[in-house]
Amino acid sequence: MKSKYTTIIDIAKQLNISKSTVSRALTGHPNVKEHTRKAVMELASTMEYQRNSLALGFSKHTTHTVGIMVPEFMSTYFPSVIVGVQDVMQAAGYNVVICQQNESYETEVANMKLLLSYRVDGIIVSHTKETRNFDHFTLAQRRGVPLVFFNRVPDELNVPNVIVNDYEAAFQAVEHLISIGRRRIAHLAGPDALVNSRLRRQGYIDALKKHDIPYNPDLVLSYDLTTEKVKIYMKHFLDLGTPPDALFAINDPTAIAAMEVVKAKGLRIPHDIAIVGFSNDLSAGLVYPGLTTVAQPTGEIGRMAAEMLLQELNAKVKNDYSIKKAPTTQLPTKLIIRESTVAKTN
Amino acid sequence: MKSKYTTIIDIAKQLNISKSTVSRALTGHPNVKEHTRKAVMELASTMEYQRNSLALGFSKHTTHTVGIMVPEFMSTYFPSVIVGVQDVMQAAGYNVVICQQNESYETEVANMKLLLSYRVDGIIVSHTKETRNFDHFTLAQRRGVPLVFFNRVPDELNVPNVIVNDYEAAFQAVEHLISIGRRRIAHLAGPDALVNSRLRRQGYIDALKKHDIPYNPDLVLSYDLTTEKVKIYMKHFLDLGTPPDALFAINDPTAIAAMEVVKAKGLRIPHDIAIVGFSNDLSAGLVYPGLTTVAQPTGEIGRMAAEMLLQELNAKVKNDYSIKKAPTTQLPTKLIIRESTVAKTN
DNA sequence: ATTTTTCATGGGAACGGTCCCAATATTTTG
DNA sequence: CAAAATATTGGGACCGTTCCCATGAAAAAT
Repeated sequence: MKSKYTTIIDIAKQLNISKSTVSRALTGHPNVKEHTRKAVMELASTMEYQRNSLALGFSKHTTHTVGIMVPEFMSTYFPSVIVGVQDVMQAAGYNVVICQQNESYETEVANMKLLLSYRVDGIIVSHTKETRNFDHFTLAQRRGVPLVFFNRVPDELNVPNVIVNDYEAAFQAVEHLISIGRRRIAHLAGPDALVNSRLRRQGYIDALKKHDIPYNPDLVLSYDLTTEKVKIYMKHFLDLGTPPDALFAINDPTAIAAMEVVKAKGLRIPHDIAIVGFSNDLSAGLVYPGLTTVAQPTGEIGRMAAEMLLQELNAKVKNDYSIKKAPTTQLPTKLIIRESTVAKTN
Repeated sequence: MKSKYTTIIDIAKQLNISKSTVSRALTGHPNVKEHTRKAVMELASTMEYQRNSLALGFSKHTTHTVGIMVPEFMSTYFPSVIVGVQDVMQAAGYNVVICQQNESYETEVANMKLLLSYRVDGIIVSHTKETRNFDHFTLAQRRGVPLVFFNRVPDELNVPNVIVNDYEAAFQAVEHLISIGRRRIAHLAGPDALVNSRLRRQGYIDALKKHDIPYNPDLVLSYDLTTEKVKIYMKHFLDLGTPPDALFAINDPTAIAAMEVVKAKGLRIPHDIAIVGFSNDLSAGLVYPGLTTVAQPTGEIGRMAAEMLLQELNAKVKNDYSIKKAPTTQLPTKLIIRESTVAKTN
């Protein structure tokens, strides 16, 4: 079946010249007569010629397209990182293809294979909460496709990445809770498999230690980041003989779901329990009371990840991270204090 | 430069058979000896063969990939539509490539050309608020690439689409405001260029008319969907000699931004002014007070759009919408009543 | 055992573009 | 004006896969 797309051969035939000349005219090669170039350009325009990127990528082994893989995008975190990535990549002449994993490991592997089968030049990744096996990532590396990770970075892999100081940020967040007089601080942690989840928990533990508050394992629960579990675990915390007077949540959706439970139980925030989230999701500023949280520079994270990927792509000699240390960029966070930790009228 | 990817020719050479046979073995063609097939499959696995979709799409004129173009994804509306699309498309064996326009017409045109240059088989679209020219859409149609629109559907084009009854939903929302005793109902409308914006406004007008409330043009402002403008226009409404006692906002982000203004001015919601949004964004249930809004079945919208696109793709004879009416699917909305229109304790 | 049928494999064109090299046209130079 | 240099064009290989057609091998039928 003949395609409806115009090809350079169609143009060449109409003008009675060779497809080589048409190709040269269209790609701006210097050695084409002005007269010829003009004719080609005009005909291409009227015939609505649309270059075939498949053919091009196929024959050139480079597609000028990069992929970005995110675990989910129902919070504003990943979308705004993506916008940052697109900014930089489009300015550099690259196309960006977005893949969304729905927090499913299988989808992640499938999407990786999809991107590789389309021969993207590089990939920016934040893996799912289920990911324990990293073969699909090393596969990309073996294929010479550079990866840059952000947010969720596997520590089993030596890869370029963009992160924030999760440990330090968590430490500060918990210190803030201590500074407003809280002592029984609970922590709803993420899955242990996520490095940033472990780091945030360690920040929590060390902040308590610094202020001579004994670490109480009963006040820490790791969970799978599903809203239902937040409800169960939060109820559990509130039903303790002596319930916590503060909560440090692994992220904003967790904190917000926890707030619902607290409010449903008729307790007051922050009077009875102060709450801190993480990432400064758009909704953190909208909930009542406003949620204190750790702001991450999401757009900047995306832009940096893109810059680092460009560096990999433009490297004359491919970086071999089996022998040298992969670069890492750490961006600053900022604790945003809202009413969930400091009552407006006090 | 030799690519690092394994090809079927590499496999063929190793096994001393022809690439045709390898191809047949890999694609599950019946006429291959079991013994041969097994050998090929094994070697393909150990050599980590990854089919080259560029070559395939290039030679077959079909990529089994569809695109989805959304104007933005900072609200939860478009992401959850996308998830619905992915559900259906992946089950049908299609890949989904996501493009995000940042509400920019230029980006929309660029993304359309990108998708066409990658020869996607079909595209699901919701256009930007800036889009006035639809040539890039008709171009796709001329190329035989079926389009299905949702949410923002240009009425200049006869295309398959998935919508909700914006008129009726708006009508009900405004009737609800009237039912709780409001008479001075303001409307922050979207750009006139958006069909659903016009429909919602008409619903607003007709609901007033039905209840014998004179239509007051001073209480209606069309705006460009930027947060800054909401602030200006909302302040304007509140500064009127007799300020409105209710607001019907074109969408939830508008409503929420308006709530901020109202609260900043020290007015009470819903006591002084009741507010209704549109789309039931995740944040509508989080803000204080909870925002009454029109829920759209976002996942279902995505799934339906995908189903309709599959129908186009599987049609033995391509549907020619220059001669016949394009199908449309209308899905139900539901008014979700929260505290922004009905005080909890009354 | 020979012919026919079926099964399994190989060979090569096609897809659309780029790019190298050769061929021709044009201009410059001696 | 011929020779050399340069500008412009054409020809064809190449990229990886599928698929059609031809060929060879094995199995079935006579």
